[in-house]
Amino acid sequence: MRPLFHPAIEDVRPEAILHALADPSRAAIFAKIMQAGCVEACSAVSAVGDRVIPKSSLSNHFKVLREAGLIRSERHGVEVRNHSRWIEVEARFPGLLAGIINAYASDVGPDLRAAETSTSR
Amino acid sequence: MRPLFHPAIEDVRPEAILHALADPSRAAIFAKIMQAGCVEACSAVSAVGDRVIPKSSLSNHFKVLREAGLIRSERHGVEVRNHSRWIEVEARFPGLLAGIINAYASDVGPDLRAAETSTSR
DNA sequence: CCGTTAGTTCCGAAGTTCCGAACTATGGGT
DNA sequence: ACCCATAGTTCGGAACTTCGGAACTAACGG
Repeated sequence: MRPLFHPAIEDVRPEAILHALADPSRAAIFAKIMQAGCVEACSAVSAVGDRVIPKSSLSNHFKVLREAGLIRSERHGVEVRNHSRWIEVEARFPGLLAGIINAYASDVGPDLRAAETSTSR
Repeated sequence: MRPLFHPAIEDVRPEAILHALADPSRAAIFAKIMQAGCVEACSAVSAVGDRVIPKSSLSNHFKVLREAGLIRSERHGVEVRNHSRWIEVEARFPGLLAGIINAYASDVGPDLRAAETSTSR
């Protein structure tokens, strides 16, 4: 098993961050890692919304987030702990993550409201 | 030729914006449209940096930006004028575009200084 | 040393992107 | 009215990416 690769913060590219967070599942995973005190085992995120994510896809999502420089992953025995790199990324690209996370947060609200109120569609 | 489709601002999704701007060429095109007084003919963006973009790819880039809700395109005779929808998008997702554009702007500087000669992705 | 749990790798199917070539639409010149 | 030039779009195939099931590896507990 290869050691987990993490880019140095100065090698982190905006397009990689946008690409990583352009997937709603990954954005949700990243948001969850931040909320949950910046630590989370991969398997704690077995589903996003009502959708179950297969292990292999999950593994890949974490890899994309890691290689984009958004999270730091450490093996602890049999499991992997993921920390958000928010502080570093914020220092390098101020306002970027806040803007993205807020955008998703303010989008989910209206969407859920609309979907729930229009039961007969 | 089909009329150009523009999503209503409330139908604009964060993932579409991130996906559109996750491509550095598109981000550069969008930044240019905003700088240039919010109006620009497609062909005025024939190249990004030192890279020439084929017409068909350009057409597709503008389509992606338009359908993400980032620009508004109007046919004026033989050409198409593109306006940024910054104000609308800013109202819906405050800070999102500023964060992204700043991230690219602050990335190009270091990149040009250090790695423009040997960057490979 | 075997079983279990957590994650990774492999690989084929499905989807997306890129770009050259052919096409359409508009306006100007004669 | 016609043709030509210019500006964009559409088509289609090759190259690339993503998804997910099955097989694999790694660490720990009995």
